[in-house]
Amino acid sequence: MDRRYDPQAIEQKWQRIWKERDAYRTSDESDKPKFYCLDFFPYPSGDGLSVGHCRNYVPTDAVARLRRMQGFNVLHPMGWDAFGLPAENYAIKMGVHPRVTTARNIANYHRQMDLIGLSFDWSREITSCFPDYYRWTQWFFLLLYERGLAYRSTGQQWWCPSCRTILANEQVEQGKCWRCGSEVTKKDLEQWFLRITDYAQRLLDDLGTIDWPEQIKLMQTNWIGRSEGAEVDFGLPGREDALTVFTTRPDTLFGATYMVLAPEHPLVDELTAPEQRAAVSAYQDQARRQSEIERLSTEKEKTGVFLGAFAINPVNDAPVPIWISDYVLTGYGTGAIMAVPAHDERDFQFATKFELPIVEVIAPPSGAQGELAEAYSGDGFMVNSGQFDGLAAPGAAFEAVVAWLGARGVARKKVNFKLRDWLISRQRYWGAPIPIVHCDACGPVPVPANELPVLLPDLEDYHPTDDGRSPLARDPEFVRAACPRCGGPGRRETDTMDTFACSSWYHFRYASPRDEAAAFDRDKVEHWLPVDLYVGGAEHAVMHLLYARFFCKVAQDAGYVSFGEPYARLRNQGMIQAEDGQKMSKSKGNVVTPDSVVEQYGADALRLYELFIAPFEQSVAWSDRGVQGCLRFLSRFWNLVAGVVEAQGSGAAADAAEAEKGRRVLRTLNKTIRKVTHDLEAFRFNTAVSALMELQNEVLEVWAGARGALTLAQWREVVTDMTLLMAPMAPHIGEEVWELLGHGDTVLDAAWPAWDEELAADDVVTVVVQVNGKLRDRLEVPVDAEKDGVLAQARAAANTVRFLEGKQVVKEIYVPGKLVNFVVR
RNA sequence: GCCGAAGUGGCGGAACCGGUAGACGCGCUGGACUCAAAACCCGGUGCCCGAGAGGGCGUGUGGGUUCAAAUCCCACCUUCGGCACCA
Repeated sequence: MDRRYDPQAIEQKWQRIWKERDAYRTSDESDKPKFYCLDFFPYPSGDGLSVGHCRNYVPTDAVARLRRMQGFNVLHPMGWDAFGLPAENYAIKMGVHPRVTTARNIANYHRQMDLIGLSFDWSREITSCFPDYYRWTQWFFLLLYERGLAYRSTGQQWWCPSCRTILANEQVEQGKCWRCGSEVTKKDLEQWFLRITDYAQRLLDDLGTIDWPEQIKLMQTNWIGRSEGAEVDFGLPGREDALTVFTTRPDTLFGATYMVLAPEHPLVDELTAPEQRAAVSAYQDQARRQSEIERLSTEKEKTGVFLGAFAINPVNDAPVPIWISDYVLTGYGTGAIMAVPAHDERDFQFATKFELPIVEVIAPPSGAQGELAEAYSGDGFMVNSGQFDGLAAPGAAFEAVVAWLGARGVARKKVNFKLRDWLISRQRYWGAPIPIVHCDACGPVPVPANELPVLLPDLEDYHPTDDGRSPLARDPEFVRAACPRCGGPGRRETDTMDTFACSSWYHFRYASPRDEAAAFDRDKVEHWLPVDLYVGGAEHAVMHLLYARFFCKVAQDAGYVSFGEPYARLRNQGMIQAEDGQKMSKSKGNVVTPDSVVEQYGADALRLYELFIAPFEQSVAWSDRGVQGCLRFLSRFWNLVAGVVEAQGSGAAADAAEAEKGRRVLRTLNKTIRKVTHDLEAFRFNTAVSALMELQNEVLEVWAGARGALTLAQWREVVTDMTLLMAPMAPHIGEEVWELLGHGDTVLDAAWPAWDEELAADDVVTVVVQVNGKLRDRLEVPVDAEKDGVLAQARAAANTVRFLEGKQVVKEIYVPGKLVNFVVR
C-alpha cells in the first residue's frame, strides 16, 4: 500500500462511494432502537461555513456514527432555516432576489458539509422557505388560532428602524435589535401575538424533566420570571373602582406612603387634577419620546410627576399621593405599584428625591432602625403595623396581611410572570405569510387548512418601508381575497411570520419530510421523537428553545403528539475564535473556512482537531498548528497500518520481556476502548482523542521496538480496534483502513468494539509514599498486595528512610493501590 | 446592580469520588537524516537550587478544614455569559 497518507484522495474516494451507496439514508422500518441526533436548524448564510460552525456539526456527527456502530437506527437530518431578515438583507445588499441567493447559499452549505464528511440523510432535507414546508408553518398558526392562542392586539411595540420591522420581546437585547444592533424604538401597530404566557407555568415546570445545561434552564427560568405576590386594591375617593397594584411584599403595606402608575396607565387621565394636567401631559410626552436605552437605564435619576390625586391605603385608610414615573412599567403586573421606600431601593431613591415620607415597617432581626440610610429588603419582623407588629416577615406576615385584606375582598394572592406573549408579525417580505383574511363583515378569518399554502408572491420590489407596512401590502393581487367565511370582499393579512415560527416545529417534519397530507405523520413522530440529542449554540436560550417547547406543548394539548418536550438532551458547543483571540468575522478578515483547512490538512484532521481543541462547551481560539498535530497523528496511524498490512509471517516468538510488553499493549487497548466509549457518550471528545493518541504512542513504540510482543494476527486485531475507535471521528481514513485490512465493505455498520474488563485490569500499580504529605518515593506493587506488606515496603524504601530516621511515626495512612502517608513528629 | 460560569506551564488543555499536578497536543530546544531546507525520526521541556542523587516552591489572591486540597469551606480579585427599574 501507499506509504504516504494522502487525505484528499482518500476523502474524495469515500465521499463519492457514500453518495453512490446512499450510505446515510435512514429507514423508518427497523428493528433497531432509534436515535434522533439533531443540529440546530441553520440559516444558510452567504458567507458559508467557518471552522466555528464545524464545532457544532462534527461532534454530533461523531455521536451519530458511534450510535450507528452501536446498533441504533440513527436519524441525522439537515435542513435550512431559510426565511428571515438576514436572507432578505443579504439579497437586498446583493441586488438579487432572496429566492436566488438562498438557493445558492444552500448549495454552498451542502457542499461544505459533504466536504467534511457529515453523515446527513439528505433525502430528508427540508427548506423552510419552500411552499411545501411553510404550508405547514401556516397550518401551525391556524392550530394556534383555533385554540385561542393567536390574537391581534394594538399597542406600543418594539420597532427596529434599521430592519424596519416589529420585534418580539426576546429579540431586543439591552434596548437593541438582536440582529443588527440598532437601537429600537416603539411604534403603535396592530400585531399578531401567540399566547405563550398561557404556558408559562408548564414551561417552567417541565424544565425539571429534560437533560439540558443548567445554564440554559436557569436562563429560561429567569426569563419566565415567576413571582408570587398579591394584588391589593387601593380605594379611590369619590369613585366606584379601585387602583389595583401587584406586590410581592404585602407585609410592607403599612409602609406604602405613595403610589406610582406607569405613564401609560389608563387611569392617569381620569385621576389627574386640573392644576397638574399640564405637568402630567408633559411628562407622558417625554416618556414616550425617550429612547428605550435612556428609559431602561438604571443609573439615571428617578423622575416623576404628582397627579394631584390620592388613593386610600386599605390597611390604615391613610390617603397616599399618586404619582406617575417611568420606572413603573406598563406591561408588568397592573402597571401600578404601591411604593414602600423604606424597603425597596427604587422607591427609596424616588422618595428621597421628591421628599416623600419613609416609614420603617420591617425591622431587621437586630431591631428597628428608626432612620434609614438605605432601603432594607431583608427578613425581619413587622413594626409600625398595628396589630401585625412582631410578625416574622415576609413569611408569616405575608400570609396574615393577605388573609386579613382578603376577608374584606381587597386583596388576593397572585402569581405573575415576566414572560410576555410572543409577537410574531413581521413587516418584511421574506417570511411565511400569516394565513388570515380580513373581512369587513366577519373580521379576521383564517384561511381554511385545505387552501394552504398562502403563497408568498414573487415580488420584484421587496424592500421594506419604515411606515410599518409589509411590502406585501403593495401587491394588490396578493391583498385582494374573498372572505373564506362569507365570500365577501376581504383583504389578506400582509405581515409575515417571525422565522422562529419555522424553527419551532421543524424537528417534527424530519420524521416525514415529504408528507403532503399533514405537517407530520403522527406514527413517525411518535417513533422518532423526542430528539435524543440536540446541539447548537447557547445564544438561542430564550428564543428558539423557548418557542419550540411552546409549540410542542400546544401540539400535545391538541392531541397531535404524546409528549410535551421536543428535545430530551441538549448540549451547547463553545465558540471558536480566530487565532488572535478575536471573534471570527468577515469584516475582520480572520475567518478560517473548512475549505482551506481541508485543502491543506484534510477533512479527518479537521474533524479530529474540532474534537480535540478544547472541552466541547468551552470557547477557544483556533490554531492551524493544532490541525497539523492531528494530521501528524493520522499520518503515523497510516504508517502503522501500512507496516502491519505488509508484515509477513506469523510474528516472532516472544521472550518473557516482550510478552509482558504485549500484555501491556492489550491492556492499554482495552482501557482505551472503555475510555473512548465513555468519553464519546459523555461529550468529552477532547479526552477521547487524547486517549487514542496515547494508545497509538504506546502501540508504535512496541511495534517499532518489540514486534515479537504480539503475533501478527494480534497486531492486526489491535489495528482493527484502533480503526473502529477512530471511525466516528475520522470516518474517511477509517473506511480506507478498514478496506486495507480486508474487512467488509464499510466500517459504518461495523460493530463498535467491546472491552474486556479482565484484559483492561492492571496487575501492578504504583503506590506513592508520602511523609507528612510530601511525596518521597514510589512503589510498584501487585494490585492485590496486602496492606502490611505494602507498608513494610514503604517504610524500607530508600528515599523514605531518610525522612523517617529519628522521627516517630504517629499515624500511617494507607489508600489501597494509591498511596501511603506516614505522619511523623 | 442582580444571577451564572470560569481562573492550572510559553499556548490549548488533563487530573471523573479530597490521594503521583501538568496526560495529550502545540510551541520551544538538543540530536539524527539532508549539499541545504521542509517533512519525518529520537531525546529534553513548570519555576528555582544542585555536577548528580536529590531538595525547595508551585493550580488567580488571602485565610481555614484535613494525615493529605487544583478539588471542600469563608472572604476577595479578574475574565466571560445572561438579565437589567419586573414592584
